Amino acid sequence: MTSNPRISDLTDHLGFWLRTVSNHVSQSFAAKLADRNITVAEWVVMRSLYGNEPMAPSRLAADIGMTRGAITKLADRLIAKSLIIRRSSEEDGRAQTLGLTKRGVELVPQLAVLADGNDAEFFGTLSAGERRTLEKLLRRLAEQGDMRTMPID
Amino acid sequence: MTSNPRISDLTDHLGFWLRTVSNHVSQSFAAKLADRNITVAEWVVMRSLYGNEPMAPSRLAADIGMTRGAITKLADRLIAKSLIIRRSSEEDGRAQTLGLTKRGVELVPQLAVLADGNDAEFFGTLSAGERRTLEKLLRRLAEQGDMRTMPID
DNA sequence: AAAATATAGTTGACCAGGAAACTAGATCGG
DNA sequence: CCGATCTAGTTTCCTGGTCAACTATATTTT
Repeated sequence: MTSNPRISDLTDHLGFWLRTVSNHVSQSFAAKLADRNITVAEWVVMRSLYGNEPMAPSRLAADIGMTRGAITKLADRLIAKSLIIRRSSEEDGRAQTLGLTKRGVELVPQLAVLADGNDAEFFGTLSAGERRTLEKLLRRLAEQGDMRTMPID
Repeated sequence: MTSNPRISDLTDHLGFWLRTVSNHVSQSFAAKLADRNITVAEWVVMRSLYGNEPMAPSRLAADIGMTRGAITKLADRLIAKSLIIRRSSEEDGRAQTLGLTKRGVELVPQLAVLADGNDAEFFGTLSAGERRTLEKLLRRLAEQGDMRTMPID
C-alpha cells in the first residue's frame, strides 16, 4: 500500500468543534420542542412573529434564511395547528401577512422557557466570564462573516 | 390585545450564536465540496475511512451519528462514484466493510485542503490566542456534554 | 439440534427543505 | 391604457435524511 499523505485531522478545525457543539445543543433543543409537537423551524417562525405586527411570508423567509417555498409549507403546518393565521392584504392582491393566533401568542413564552433551559443546560457549566468571552467571539465571527439570517437547524 | 409577557430574545442564547456561526461555516464548506460533487456527509465518511482499515457500516454509523439506513444509501452513492468499495466479510455472512478505493484515497487530501481553507477563511480573523480560547471552550463543552459523535450537517 | 433471540445490513414509506417553474396581481414605459 | 416586466406566493420535483419493517445470518438457550 502506498503511504498516504498526512492530512489535517478533522478535530484540527475549529469548524469541527463548532458543529459538534452546535449540533448537540440544537438536537437537545429539538427534542424538548418535540415534546410539544413543535419543530425548531416552527419555533423560529413563531418567535419571529411574537411581539411584532403580522408580517409577509417573504420577509420571514429573508429574516430566517429559508426559501419562500419552505415558508409556505411551514406556514401551512402552523396554520393547521392553529398557531398562526394567514391573511391576504387588501391593498395588494398578491401579498399576505402571517401572525400568531391567541394560542400561538400563549405558546411562545412556554417555548421560550425551554430555550432558556436548554441554553442553561449546556452553557451553565461555563463561568460567567467564559460565557461572555464565547459570546463575544461568536458575535465577532458572525459580524465579520456577515451572517445576518437566523439559523434554523 | 393583551400585553404579551416579556420573554428572552433569541440572541440572548449562546446556542443561537453557535448555530449562526456554525451554519454559515458549514454551508460555506458544503459549497466548496459541491464544486467537487461531494456532500458534507460523504466527506465525513471518506475522511473517517482515510488512513484506517476498512470498517463496518454500523461502526461508521455510530461514529458519525447517522442511522445504518443512511449509511447504506450514502455508501451506495460513494460506490457509484467509485470512491469507496463494499466488501462482505468471509467469517460473518452478515457483516461488511467499507474502504476507500484508490480514487478515494487520492481525493481525500484534496478535500482536506478545502476543509483547511474554509476554516482559515472564517477563523483566520481571530488572533491565535482567540482561536485557542475558542477551541478550548468548545472542547470543554463537547467533553462535558459527552458529544462523541461527529457532526454531519 | 431446534427454537428463540440478537445482530448486520437493506428497504420502503415518509418528511422537510431547496430549486425552479408556475400563477396571479402590480407596476412601469411607451 | 396596454404590453412588458417585476413581485408575492405556491407548486412540483428532487435530495437526503429518519424510522420501522424486513431479510439473512449468528448466537444463545433449552
